[in-house]
Amino acid sequence: MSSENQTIDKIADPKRSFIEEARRAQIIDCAIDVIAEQGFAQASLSQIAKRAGISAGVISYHFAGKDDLIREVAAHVFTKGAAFIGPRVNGQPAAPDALRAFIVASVDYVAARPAYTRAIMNIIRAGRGETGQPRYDAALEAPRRDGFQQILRWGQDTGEFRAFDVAIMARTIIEAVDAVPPQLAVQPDLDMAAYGQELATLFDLATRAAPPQPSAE
Amino acid sequence: MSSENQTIDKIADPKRSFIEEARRAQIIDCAIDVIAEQGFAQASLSQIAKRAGISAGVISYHFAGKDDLIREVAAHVFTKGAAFIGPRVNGQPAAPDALRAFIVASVDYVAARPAYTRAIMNIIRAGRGETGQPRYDAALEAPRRDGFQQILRWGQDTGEFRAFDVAIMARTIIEAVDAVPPQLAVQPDLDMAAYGQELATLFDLATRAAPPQPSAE
Amino acid sequence: MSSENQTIDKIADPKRSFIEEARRAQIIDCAIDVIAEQGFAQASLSQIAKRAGISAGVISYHFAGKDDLIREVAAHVFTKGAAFIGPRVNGQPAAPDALRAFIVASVDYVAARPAYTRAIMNIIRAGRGETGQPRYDAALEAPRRDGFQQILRWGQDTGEFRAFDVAIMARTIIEAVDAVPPQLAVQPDLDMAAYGQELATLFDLATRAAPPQPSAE
Amino acid sequence: MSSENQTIDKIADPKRSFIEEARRAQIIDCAIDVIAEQGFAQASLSQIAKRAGISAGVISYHFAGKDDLIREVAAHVFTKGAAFIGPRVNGQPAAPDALRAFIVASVDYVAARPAYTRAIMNIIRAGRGETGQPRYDAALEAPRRDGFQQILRWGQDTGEFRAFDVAIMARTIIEAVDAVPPQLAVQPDLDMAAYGQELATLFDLATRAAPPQPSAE
DNA sequence: TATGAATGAGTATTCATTCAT
DNA sequence: CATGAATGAATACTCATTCAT
Repeated sequence: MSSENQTIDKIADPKRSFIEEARRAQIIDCAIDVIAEQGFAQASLSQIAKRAGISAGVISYHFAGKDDLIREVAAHVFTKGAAFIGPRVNGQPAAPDALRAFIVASVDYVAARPAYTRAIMNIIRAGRGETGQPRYDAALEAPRRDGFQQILRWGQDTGEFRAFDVAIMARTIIEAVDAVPPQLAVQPDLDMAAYGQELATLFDLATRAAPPQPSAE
Repeated sequence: MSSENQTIDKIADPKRSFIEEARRAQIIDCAIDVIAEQGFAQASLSQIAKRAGISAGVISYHFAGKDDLIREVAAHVFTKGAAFIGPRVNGQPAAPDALRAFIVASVDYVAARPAYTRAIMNIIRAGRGETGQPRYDAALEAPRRDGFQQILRWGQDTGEFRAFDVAIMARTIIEAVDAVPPQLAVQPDLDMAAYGQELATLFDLATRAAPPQPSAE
Repeated sequence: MSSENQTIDKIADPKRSFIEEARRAQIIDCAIDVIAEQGFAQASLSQIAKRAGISAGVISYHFAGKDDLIREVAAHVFTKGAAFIGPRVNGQPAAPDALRAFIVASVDYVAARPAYTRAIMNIIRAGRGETGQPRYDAALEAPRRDGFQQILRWGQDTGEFRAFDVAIMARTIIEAVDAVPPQLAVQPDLDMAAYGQELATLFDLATRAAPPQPSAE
Repeated sequence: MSSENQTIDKIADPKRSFIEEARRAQIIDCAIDVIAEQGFAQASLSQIAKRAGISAGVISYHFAGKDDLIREVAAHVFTKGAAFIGPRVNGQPAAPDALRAFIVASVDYVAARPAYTRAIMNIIRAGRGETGQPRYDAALEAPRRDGFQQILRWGQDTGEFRAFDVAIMARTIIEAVDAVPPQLAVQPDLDMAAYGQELATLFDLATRAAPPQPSAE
């Protein structure tokens, strides 16, 4: 409840002091803004520090390194996304409803937090770091992917969805949703509600089992 | 014919010597490999030169600058892609066939040239450069997007496709196709033929007009 | 008072810390030495840093760029020169006295600060940078030129000076003074006091109005 | 006579073929233009070669190095200058006439060959090269300096000139003349004839012995 | 804790010069 | 003789990181 309002509650290390957490939260927020606005490549620690009004060394003090900061940013955004989308999906009566709710909520999240979604897209698409490892914890993406896959299997089990490849379908849906933030950046007056409905309908048709033939007989 | 198989024939400037063209082609090839394997941000001129076994200055000698090199890489990949995909789409009798052919051919191109498609994805998704301009000629992307959109409108005109938003549908298809290269990199044994068919079926269902109700009688 | 003797007080930005100012002053001093000894073209940031015993990046840290450093060097030298020469010119009773004082003080300044004057000559004569703009603030040169021109016009108004072209005369005087630093570099035992008097006499004769003819008869 | 028309006759090495000499002359001419127009620092071998319509390697082939080329350029310009000025000075009846003729001819040379004089000024003022040696043969400057000094001593011997320091006076005159090319570049409509007369008068007054006092008595 | 000065490796690019063709 | 491809060192500048204060 009240923890909902704290910035980085879920991932906070209990050993960290209040002031330490505040600084980390501030830095993460500023990093999100800079990455969203200027792109990942231009988001140097200096830029982020300048935005936060602090010295660049402070970031190195509070985070193990730039990679660590980026991972925290990704974790923050994914966590917030799950908190936004989850409640709107849970409790749906049937798989098709859940799928539509998931897609619409995902697009709504882009509208609600454009900087968050822009930032995470920029991070993901910047690819792997110098060490060859991804810049974010792959496990963070899992909940969303697994969420879509669960809904898809649910619908297949009930016969409402046809027999598609669940992994490919889930991936395609995610990509469709993730394409929205950069479009919104280019075209800020984009009708997000319509976009969400369009995608929901698109994937509803793509997943639905054929209606039982009225048959001939 | 045989010239069709040469690497950079179509875009070759006739004023350039054979040896110059060979070097340029080699550098472009190495740049593609490095960008595909290590990502755009890590693809410094030094890295590309090292891969080619040449001095970094050679690249500056043959290209006006890094931007120029990247543009040439993008042009090369897009041109090759168009040459690969175009013939398999043209001549299809109806819009749904053309759409399926386009999607399958696009996925096949990923299988045929995984480094090319990985590289171009990395370039596109690296976003805009320091000057704010895209790193490649935006006109290069247009044919593919326009191609999809033309097919989609064609099908809507004939009544085979339902009344969806063409821009959103085209964008979603392109994103679905563009998601393939990074997946292939992670999972090299991916069954690309099956992937192509799966996507084709997905978007066939998503685009098709409802069959005329057998109605009452 | 005592602050008069500090190196860069007048142009110091109050926001800069003591240590920052010290570093900047040290770098400016080293830049002056290197430019004076090795010439402008050879005065790379690396050379200057080596002379200062610091890493080259430190200069980029303290100055916005090489241009900025050069401008600061020029400002420093011109400011110091004005402080040296100005008091010896002001308060002279008549134009010929002021002109002599100005010339002698200018040459004395060369003797007092040979590196300063060599450096500024090298900067001025290195001409314009790649962008076509002068490497220093043109306004810095103006006081000296205007000072000479004012004295010359003053003397013409009082009839003590003949009717020469003020611009050409001022320019010639300045060139004569500016020729001294390189000569001193080549010939370190040059008698500067004599040089100053010689130039002063030269331009006194060149500027003086003809004495009223005793006429009569 | 005919040798007047050849470009680099006086300094030509007899072992060089005609075609070799022609190439050298062409390169020297282009180097003069580039140095005059773009400044010494911007005058790379590539720029000079481009102006000449040849490959940069050709210059390295015909000259021992860039320093050698610059020395040849300086020699060419000084030689041409001597040929222009010398005849107008020789044969003057008295030292004051010779001095005036020398100054006027020097300024006329600037007007006649602005590129030559701009180039040589840029070379001289670019200072010393990487090796610490001057970029031109100091002996080349000697004739002009010696010429002025001879005239000055001549006038002192005849009593027409006062007892000034010959070296300083010669140096000052030379600097006054050398200040003209950059001014002309900035202000192309400069009245060169007037400028020459102004300087001639200036130094006439500066050098003249006081007229014998009509005495009292 | 925070600062900001400093480092050293890294970036793209330019340039004089060499050399096989 | 001329070319143009290649080199390797040098250029200014950026950046993540460290550390004394």
